[in-house]
Amino acid sequence: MVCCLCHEAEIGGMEDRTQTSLIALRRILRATELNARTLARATGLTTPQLIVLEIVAAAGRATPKDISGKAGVGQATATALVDKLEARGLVTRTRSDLDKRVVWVAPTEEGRELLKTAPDPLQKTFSAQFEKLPDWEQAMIVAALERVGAMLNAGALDAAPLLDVGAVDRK
Amino acid sequence: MVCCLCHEAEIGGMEDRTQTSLIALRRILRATELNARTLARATGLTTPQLIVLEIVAAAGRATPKDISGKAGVGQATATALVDKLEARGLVTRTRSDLDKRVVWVAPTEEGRELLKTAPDPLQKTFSAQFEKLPDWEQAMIVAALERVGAMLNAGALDAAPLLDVGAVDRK
DNA sequence: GCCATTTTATTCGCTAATCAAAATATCTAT
DNA sequence: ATAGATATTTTGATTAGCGAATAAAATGGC
Repeated sequence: MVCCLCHEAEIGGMEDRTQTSLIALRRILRATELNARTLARATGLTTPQLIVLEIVAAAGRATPKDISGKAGVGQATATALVDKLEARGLVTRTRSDLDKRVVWVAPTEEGRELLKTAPDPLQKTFSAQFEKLPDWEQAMIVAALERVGAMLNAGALDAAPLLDVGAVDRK
Repeated sequence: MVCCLCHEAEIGGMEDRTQTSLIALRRILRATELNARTLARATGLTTPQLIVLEIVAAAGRATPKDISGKAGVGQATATALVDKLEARGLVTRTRSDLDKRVVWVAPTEEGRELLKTAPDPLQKTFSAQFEKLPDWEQAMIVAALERVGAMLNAGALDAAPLLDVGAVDRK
């Protein structure tokens, strides 16, 4: 196999490739979704709970508002998720002294331990195989993923206001 | 920019790239998730409901068991989702004559119409931008996405039914 | 033909996620 | 000091999802 893919590019039809990449994208989504479920079962936590725990552990501590923003859920939901984690002894709540409105959520030793000992199988599988790839292919994948991410995020920004308008005319 | 990325590959640290690609992957997942929510709001349906409708429309008709398999949920859930769609007049239930246990779920005219007019910002923006890319970059992205998909599926190779979110891709 | 097994769809009881709106407590600026 | 802003939680509701139980119909062995 060679580094440059341009030759292979000529083979497939031009229009197919959009479809092909969308299909590939969906396969990736599907795989990660399945992964999330098995991970959830393995740790005894649900996926949203695990996400919150990861956010908190990554930052060292976080307010419910931080969590809500980073996890992409409402504040009420964030509170509910923190409740569950706190009940399981994986995080603690501490009221701030400087601003008594804010609550710091921090992982307990047990919470950190759980993240360490229950590593994401997605990450594991991916990492293991990714690191076996030749250098050029790693670089290609990084570039492609970032490209796709940028494209999708650009779309999300454009689409938001547009959708609000169109949301009414149905039903 | 040139076709071959090998030069750039030398720049970044070797270990970073695994992390970088995981981060990029998460951005993609996040974007598609947000997209699903806005799409759901725009159509007045929830994401699982939309998936079921797409499965039914793609196949012409489907039994609750089919749906359950393709959507990756239990039969009870499939029944519940069909209930919602039926209540909104987007699908119909018909008992089979040959085997009176089975129920055929088929889209109504209104259901098909909704899928046609439903804006799918993810697909739309992705396609629009993807098609503007130079040939070599398209090929690179397809190759990379398929590579990643294969790697992830290797981890969870239960060959689960494909998520038919697309409504376009049929084998 | 008859009974046991399997298959298909549905119902029921329960947990979790999620949101919007209201309630509470606290801070900040005037 | 008071009005408004901010952070969190509570409340009330909907949806998704699972597993177990149920009902109805097909199938296979005898």
